Amino acid sequence: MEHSFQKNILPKSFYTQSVLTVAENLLGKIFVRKITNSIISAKIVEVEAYDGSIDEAAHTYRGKTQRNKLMFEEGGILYVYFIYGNHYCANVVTGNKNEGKAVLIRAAEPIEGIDRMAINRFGRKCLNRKEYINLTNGPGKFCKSFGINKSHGGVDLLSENIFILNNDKLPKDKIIKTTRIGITRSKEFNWRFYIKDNPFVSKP
DNA sequence: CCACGGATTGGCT
DNA sequence: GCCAATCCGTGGA
Repeated sequence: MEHSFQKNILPKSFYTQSVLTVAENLLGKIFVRKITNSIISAKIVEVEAYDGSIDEAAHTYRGKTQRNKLMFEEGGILYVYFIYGNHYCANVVTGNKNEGKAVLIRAAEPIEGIDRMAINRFGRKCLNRKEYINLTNGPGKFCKSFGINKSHGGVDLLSENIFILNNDKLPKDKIIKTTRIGITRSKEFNWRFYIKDNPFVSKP
């Protein structure tokens, strides 16, 4: 089974595509984190693209800084940032080195390790469906359930313990493309993608 | 050096 | 629906 995993891990060439292509194609893929003796995995159901070359909402819009430098690396690693004094958000870096483009993982549907996610998020197992939905229906919540923090910035997505598995391509009519959430600038870009009718999407 | 605001969340009206 | 919490990075009021 170690082997079937290996075959399905998204290759470097997936991540070096354009940020919008990666964003749309990440929908339905399986984000996996292996922790000692356990696996946490979830299907990606909502993402947003950020492109520092034309996008004022991107952290990379004003050039390279200490904080955003990982987002300027070649595609295929994580860029994790801390926001509002409380939350981490995980991004998949895309494209070539020095482009400053990434895809924010906004929501996912738990598959494996649900009790472990609940411990990470609430300190105990889920008590009801509301809590189950609340595990991963937002970018900060996803990171909390997966135990992702600043220390995971720069992690290679082709590594042993964190990677994304391929999955069947979603039919076009299941993909909704709309404006991004929570930003004040460059609001007009339709760079948010989510899976239609999926209960884990953060907002309709 | 320091003031300001943020790719969010959760609790309260 | 509205708003406070909370703190770090950024840029210059």
